Amino acid sequence: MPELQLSQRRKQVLQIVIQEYVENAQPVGSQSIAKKYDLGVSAATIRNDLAALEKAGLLTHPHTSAGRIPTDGGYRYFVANLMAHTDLPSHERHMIRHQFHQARREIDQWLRLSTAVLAKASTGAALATSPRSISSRVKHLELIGIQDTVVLLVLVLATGTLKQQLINLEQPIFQEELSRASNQLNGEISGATAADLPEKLEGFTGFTREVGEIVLNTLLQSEEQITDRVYRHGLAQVLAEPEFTDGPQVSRIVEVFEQRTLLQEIYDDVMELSDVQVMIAGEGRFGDMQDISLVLSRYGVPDRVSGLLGVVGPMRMPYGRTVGAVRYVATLLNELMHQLYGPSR
Amino acid sequence: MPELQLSQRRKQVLQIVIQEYVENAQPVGSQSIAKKYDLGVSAATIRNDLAALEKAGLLTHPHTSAGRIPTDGGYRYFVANLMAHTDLPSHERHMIRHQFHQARREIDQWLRLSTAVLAKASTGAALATSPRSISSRVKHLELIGIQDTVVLLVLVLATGTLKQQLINLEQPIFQEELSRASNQLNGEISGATAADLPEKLEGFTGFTREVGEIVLNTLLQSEEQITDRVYRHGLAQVLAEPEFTDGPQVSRIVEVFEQRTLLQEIYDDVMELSDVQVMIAGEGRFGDMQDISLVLSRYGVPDRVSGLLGVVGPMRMPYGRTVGAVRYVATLLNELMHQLYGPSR
DNA sequence: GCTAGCACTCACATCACAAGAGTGCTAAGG
DNA sequence: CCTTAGCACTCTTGTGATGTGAGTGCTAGC
Repeated sequence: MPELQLSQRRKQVLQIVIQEYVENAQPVGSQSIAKKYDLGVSAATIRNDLAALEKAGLLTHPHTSAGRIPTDGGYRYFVANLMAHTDLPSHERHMIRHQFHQARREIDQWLRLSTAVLAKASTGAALATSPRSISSRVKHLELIGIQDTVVLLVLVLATGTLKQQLINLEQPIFQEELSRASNQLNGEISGATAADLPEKLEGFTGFTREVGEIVLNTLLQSEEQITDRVYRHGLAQVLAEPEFTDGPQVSRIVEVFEQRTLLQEIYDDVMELSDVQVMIAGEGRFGDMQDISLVLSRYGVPDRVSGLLGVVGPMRMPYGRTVGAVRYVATLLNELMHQLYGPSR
Repeated sequence: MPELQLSQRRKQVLQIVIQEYVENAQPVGSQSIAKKYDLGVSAATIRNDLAALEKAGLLTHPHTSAGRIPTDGGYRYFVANLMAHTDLPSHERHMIRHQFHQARREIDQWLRLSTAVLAKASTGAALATSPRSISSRVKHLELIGIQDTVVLLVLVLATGTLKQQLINLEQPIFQEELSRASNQLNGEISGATAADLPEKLEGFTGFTREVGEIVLNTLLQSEEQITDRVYRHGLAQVLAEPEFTDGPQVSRIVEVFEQRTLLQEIYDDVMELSDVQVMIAGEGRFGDMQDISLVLSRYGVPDRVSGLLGVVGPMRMPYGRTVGAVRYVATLLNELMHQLYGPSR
């Protein structure tokens, strides 16, 4: 993006337009700005500024005789240069922190709470993915006979994540056989990653070998499959926003909210950057996201586990507040996970 | 509900009104019925019938000069007395069955697939809860040190369900201590239910005892907490229905769809009956469910595990087809779980 | 670069009016 | 008693005219 040169006043005008429009969802005109804000210039001047901002691609108007509304470019400029980074008010922060400490050491609960809190603190709908382990190490495995020919494989990763997998056998197997296999494997593969594993499995044959292969597959799968589980909250609230009164708009945002594939695609983008990331109208790179914005952040412990957390809402969104909320919740999750998993390697 | 006595023709008229209205979402009048269906009587006669059906509370009209639309009572009568139980076409059934067998032995996948299939086969949004164990027996437990002062308790129930719980310690503990505790407990409490457990824990003290208590709590919790996890699919599709064009309607159905508490409340109702249950406009017993219907079924293995499965959609719903779809998917899940868990005790 | 003035545009609300679908009622016929 | 035809009446829906007002774009002057 070429860095735009805007006079101080024009920046201010842009800021006012966005602020007013975010608040009232109504196009804002030169006169109402002149009346409400004392910029020391007349409405006509502001009119010129508005025209200039429109020329720069930051504003539009829906029809000739209407006020201006921000374009996606306008929002981007605002977020990049003008936005005040507002933190959540301290009493809210305290309350949230308290709630998290109530839900003691349950990742599932934390994430559920995160989406609830985020939805409440923003005007959007909140999303979170369960954390994914990075280069998972096996910690322990257990084989449990469920039926004659059904065995449950429980895999504990170094991060404390649990993976389960049912194994279907051709013929019944005895508990002793299971114990033998799990003891052998535990001795050998504990601490191994998906990369180490094939080598370590060399010596094994038969059932033990078979289980080893399944462990390997499970590991590989757990590393590529990001959106193991998605937590969602607050769709009803975002649908109450005035932009979602007509059909196509609604289905667009619901699809963004429901689809896991989108999260998969976005995941890598967000992982690269450490700070909260604002994605306005898909930034031209993602599907049909007209009028929809995402505010996303990574959370987790670097090099160990990480997940995605954020808010989806209309483009007309209080970005300052939303970014603050997402950042705070992400920080909180980072702290908690740090306590749980220890420092990153 | 007092059993209504309706002449054969009036039943037929009611059926036609519902059928037409479900199809076109438009009030249906006497003339269009007379023209389209050959009932051997004139429009005027049908007009009388419609008036009678309205008096009986089965139909209304939105305004004086509009056609008739069914009331919730009308739909109930239809479902109870008039509905043709349509099975899914056999090629669809085959395709579905095939898909399920692809997703081998993964309850998580089955349920995800169930909601996807149901949403596709109905016009509504599909819901499913993860199965809950009934009077869970402990099969096995495992204690795994994650951090110095953090231990992961993995509990395997007789049904193959996994429960995990993090235990936070005051001071570090050694792996030997963990092994000792888990061996002791495994020897003693394997096969125990929540009812047996307190007695069996008598002899233990210290850390072992503490873990035992946690096991007990986890068991109790797993029996009362129904909606451990809720699977959802197809909200976008149901929101495209014409009844959900205005705001309040949308938020009502989204809330029904998102809220877990409602499922909790409904759960017991559905569990009592073995067949698919149709709940129209909340049946007067549940919150604000104007214009919303649920088609629900239990699934699982009697006396062992069970969960909830169904569709939520507008009251104007093709009940025959939806009931058929829910029933088929529930049956399929029953079969699969039966294979997994064995016959009920 | 700023301001005042002014013509112009366009959404939106309001009203009137006609068309059409559907009802309810009444009276007559089987 | 059920059925039918006829008819007046009601109420939604669509259309076109009309006015209003917010807001713009432009030009000329400071």
